Amino acid sequence: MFKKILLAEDFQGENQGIAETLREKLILEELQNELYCDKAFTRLKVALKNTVPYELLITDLFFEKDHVDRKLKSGSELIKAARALQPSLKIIVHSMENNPIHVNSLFKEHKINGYVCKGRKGMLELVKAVKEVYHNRTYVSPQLNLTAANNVVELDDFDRAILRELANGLTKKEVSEKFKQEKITPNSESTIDKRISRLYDEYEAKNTTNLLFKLAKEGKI
Amino acid sequence: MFKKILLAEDFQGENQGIAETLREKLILEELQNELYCDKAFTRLKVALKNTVPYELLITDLFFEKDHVDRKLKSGSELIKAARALQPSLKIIVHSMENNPIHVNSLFKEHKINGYVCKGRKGMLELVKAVKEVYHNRTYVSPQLNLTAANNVVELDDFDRAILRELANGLTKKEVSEKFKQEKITPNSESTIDKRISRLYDEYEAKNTTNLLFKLAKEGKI
DNA sequence: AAGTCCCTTACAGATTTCTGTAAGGGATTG
DNA sequence: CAATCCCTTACAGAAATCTGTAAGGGACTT
Repeated sequence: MFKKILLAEDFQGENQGIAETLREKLILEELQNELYCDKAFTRLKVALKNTVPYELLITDLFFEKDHVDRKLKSGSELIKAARALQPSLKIIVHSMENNPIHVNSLFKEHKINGYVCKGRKGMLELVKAVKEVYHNRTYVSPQLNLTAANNVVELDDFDRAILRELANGLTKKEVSEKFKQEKITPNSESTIDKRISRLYDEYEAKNTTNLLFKLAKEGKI
Repeated sequence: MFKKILLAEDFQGENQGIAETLREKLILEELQNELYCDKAFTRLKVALKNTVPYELLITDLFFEKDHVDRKLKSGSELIKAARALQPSLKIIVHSMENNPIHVNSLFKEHKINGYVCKGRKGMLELVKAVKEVYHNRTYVSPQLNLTAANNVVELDDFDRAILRELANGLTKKEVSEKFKQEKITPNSESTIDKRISRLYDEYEAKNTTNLLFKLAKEGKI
């Protein structure tokens, strides 16, 4: 079994519960837990330097903001940094996120090794995932049904930038002006119009209000 | 200290973490934990019948749906049922919800005794909350700032009817026509305009898109 | 090099949104 | 009863939204 595991999870209750269960169900030599991404990353770096690197990282995706300044703001940033630092590291994500698209992109972009949804069976699955990953297999929570991944078009950064401003009540003209000021391209009213019209098609929305409402309800923005 | 505590929380990891911490930090005689609202409620009923009722209920608000059929679908339904069954029961809510409006309504409508936000300090706060509630005081996570509670006006049925149609992408003219067909009064475009304008003021929204987005995010529609 | 595809941009016209003014009516109050 | 308040409605003008056409340019293919 893994000799050295790092757990990053900002909810104190969850954090302790996971650590407790893993220690109980698996024979572990070393399991550290951290409440902040930055601290977790520092631990990875130090361990690597001291030639006793971590073998497995278990991390959440969302880390709540508080008064502590931070460079790494989310689990995916931590994962990205960790992958760059130590490509051999095994990574299991343990999160509430249950959108197959997002989960899929974690496997594709960051080569994570396992994904477990938080929930009633979360702990049982996590133990299973650790075992699977230890044997160089991947694990995905069955509820995700990742194979039958849905074909909904993803929003890109530009889409999201526009939608964010519209959600805040700016007009398209104002969005265009703001983008010009902030040197975001493209930025013509016309292009912004076209982008939104395309989203109407993709999400079967009738107007901006309808589009933003739908996306908000789906948690996409 | 409380002699008999019931914990309802559907995330296995969190559930175990909380139970562990409470047993460690407080001198408890009896602490049971349940993953389902219905089971938790049954426990309350049985205990009351056997004349050794629970003294404190700690519950989450959101309980994920799974294959198991259920009557009580959320923490607030559990709280309502529990209050009706056993008015003397102390209740602490432990949830991610951080909207002061919703939290406030729990105190007003269900007379809960404490509210703790999940998060990095969640466990420390929860222990503190249990102690406070034991001494017949209430506890609210400081981050909520509930005293400066917002005075936001509630939506009435007519507001909601308009907003629902706008969210579905209808224009104001179409909403007016629909209301006329369905004999909903008032129904002139003008009145609908006025209602929405009033909501702009009340919710500090700049336009319909902004208003709907805000309300969707606050979970009001 | 020519053809094709797609993105960016400009522009224009019809429709919708938003705001303000104003009139009428019901309910309440002094 | 008159004064007042608030809701409903009509109307009108400025601004914004939405849709379509069209031109230019970069990337990619044949």
